[in-house]
Amino acid sequence: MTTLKDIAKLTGVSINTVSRALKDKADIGASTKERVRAAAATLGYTPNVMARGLALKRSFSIGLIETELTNPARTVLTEALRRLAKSNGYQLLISGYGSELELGKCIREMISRGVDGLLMCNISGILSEKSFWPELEAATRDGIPSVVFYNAISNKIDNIFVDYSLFTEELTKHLIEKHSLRNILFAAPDSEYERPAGYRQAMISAGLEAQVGFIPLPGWTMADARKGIIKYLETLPAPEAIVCHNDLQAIGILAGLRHCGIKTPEDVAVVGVDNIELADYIAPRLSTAGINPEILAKEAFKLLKDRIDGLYSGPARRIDLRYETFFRESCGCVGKCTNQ
Amino acid sequence: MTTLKDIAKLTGVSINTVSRALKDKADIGASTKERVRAAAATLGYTPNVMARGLALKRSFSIGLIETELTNPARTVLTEALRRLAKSNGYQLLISGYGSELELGKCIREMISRGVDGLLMCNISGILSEKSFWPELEAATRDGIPSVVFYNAISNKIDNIFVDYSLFTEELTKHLIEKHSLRNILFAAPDSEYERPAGYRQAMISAGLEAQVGFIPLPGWTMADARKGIIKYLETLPAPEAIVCHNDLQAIGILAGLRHCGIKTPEDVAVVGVDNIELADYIAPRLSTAGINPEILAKEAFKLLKDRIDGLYSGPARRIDLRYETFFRESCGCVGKCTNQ
DNA sequence: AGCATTGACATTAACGTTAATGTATTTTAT
DNA sequence: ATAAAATACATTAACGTTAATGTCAATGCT
Repeated sequence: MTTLKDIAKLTGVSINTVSRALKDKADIGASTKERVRAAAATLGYTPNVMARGLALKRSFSIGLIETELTNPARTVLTEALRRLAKSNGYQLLISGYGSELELGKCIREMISRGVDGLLMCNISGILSEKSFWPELEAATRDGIPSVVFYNAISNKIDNIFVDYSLFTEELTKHLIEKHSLRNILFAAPDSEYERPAGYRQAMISAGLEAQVGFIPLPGWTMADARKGIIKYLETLPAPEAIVCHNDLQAIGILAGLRHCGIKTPEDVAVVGVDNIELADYIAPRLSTAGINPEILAKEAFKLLKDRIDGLYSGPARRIDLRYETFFRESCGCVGKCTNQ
Repeated sequence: MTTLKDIAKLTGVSINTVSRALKDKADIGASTKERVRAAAATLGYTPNVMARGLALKRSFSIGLIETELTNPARTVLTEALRRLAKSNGYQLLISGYGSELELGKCIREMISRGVDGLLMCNISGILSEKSFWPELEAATRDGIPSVVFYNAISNKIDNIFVDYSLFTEELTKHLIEKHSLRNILFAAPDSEYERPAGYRQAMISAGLEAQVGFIPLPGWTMADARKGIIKYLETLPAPEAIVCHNDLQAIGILAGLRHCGIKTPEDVAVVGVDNIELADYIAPRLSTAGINPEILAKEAFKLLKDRIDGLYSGPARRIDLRYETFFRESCGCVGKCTNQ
């Protein structure tokens, strides 16, 4: 590894002069600059980011803490953030947490790496669990610019807010009003969060309180969804429609229904959440609702960068993200509904 | 940010003593250790990885240079690598390159970050283009342990080898022999690489030289595949079967065929490559061939770690990875062929 | 009792970089 | 011609950590 010192030795100037010459600063003669640049090229000099980081108290890296790193809805977002980070000179440090216990570790790890900013997804309000307050407090106390997305966590951290209850409420309402369905169930591993709440809200608004019900899934993966629906149908009759927690689970549900000889949307309508790209490619094409991940990435990064660059240092901001619905085949809209 | 110095000041011992105490080394009294630990806890000390890296000449990070960061086949691999890295105390620095020009930059960036090791995917032998030799040479000259996967690049870098021509050869052979199909085309944006070569080989072996042909796709995405096949069918008749470059493109092709009113596998059989999880969930379930990404990740990481830990320092090794075929609905195997 | 050993810490130097000063030499202004 | 200013560098200190020595008192051995 060649360092500034090596270049200095070769050119006969001081280390500092080499540093300033390579950065094309004033105070260095033109001929010296040329000699230094030539020496750097022949020696194959590559700056040491760790050393620079130490001196500058910046790491040129941004931490991203995610949950479902392989969910297409997230990979697209992650990739958008990575590109944004890169084009702004930052390396994105990606970290995922499985168990809740790991989250604290993830945050510490990011602080340890000296990230210049922290992006955290907060699905189902997991960050608001008391157990993470120490780490989050540490991050904010140390003044690390942070942005949370998907859910507000405190009035101390900038937030991109996505109200998922609206998604499922509108989707459910659509099934009720446009397709005249009433026996609609919500499929998910957990019925505590915003998405089931939106479904419930729509059902209640339509006077279908008695019909509210859940199809329990054993976990969050596509495989879990398929297993869950197949098991459910072993003992219980199929509903008229199923609202799924997300698109990936909807695909699992679709596979499970097909496995049981049930047709979508003829026998059972299915809707998901996220609008992953695949939703428009599978058969039947999946009706769903989702945000634009590119916009989310851009907004989140902007909030973060404003803090990092000191362009903003006021109280926590919150941006509400719009979502779009996509009514395709799986809810029975083909030929019936336009993409309203 | 509290540092060792702060703890030293609080406890009245030297910085070095604090450092050694926190690492529970010998040479430090039990009571001192306790006092130091307590101080570290109250001050909320978090070690500075950059400083440690500078002193130790290690960054505790591993670079991954990938191409298609959002392709499910890759996200699963990337995630497996990330977890392996993390459980071994490393942060995975993920970088993707779009244009060829960027690749050199990516490698430099990784060197700049002082990665302890470098993992590079080498799809279609892109790394062997002469233009990257300077950077690769730099990496190897600097002695950065490196592993390339998917394709050998030189006899100087450890390699996990996957011969994709075998995949398409076996799949094509299957279509010819088990399904008695002869008018089989290969769909891809490029017909230069190993996968089309495998298809061609199988066709020639079966005496179908005259039938060899390609469906050109405008790009590598699912959308490109759908567009490509639809455009193709506007002027040309559908073949009996299509071998796709990968599963994602196969899904696009399936969508395109459906859009044109063509049934799979009844009218046209389709096979892909990768065996992404989705292949077993879509309709029709996709026949395909793929490696086990967990195994690839494990092998690649092992090669790398052996180098990093100095357990191996001999000439470049090469591991040939086995693949598996999965004959499902899209080739017409349901009820006919067992998963042979 | 005298000397070597050990325990428990402190001190120093180093990792590679940058910002803040310092210091000659040359140029400019009057 | 001389002071002031500008040019082109060098020197020093600092970022936070670790490894390699140093130091000094207490302990062990004979």
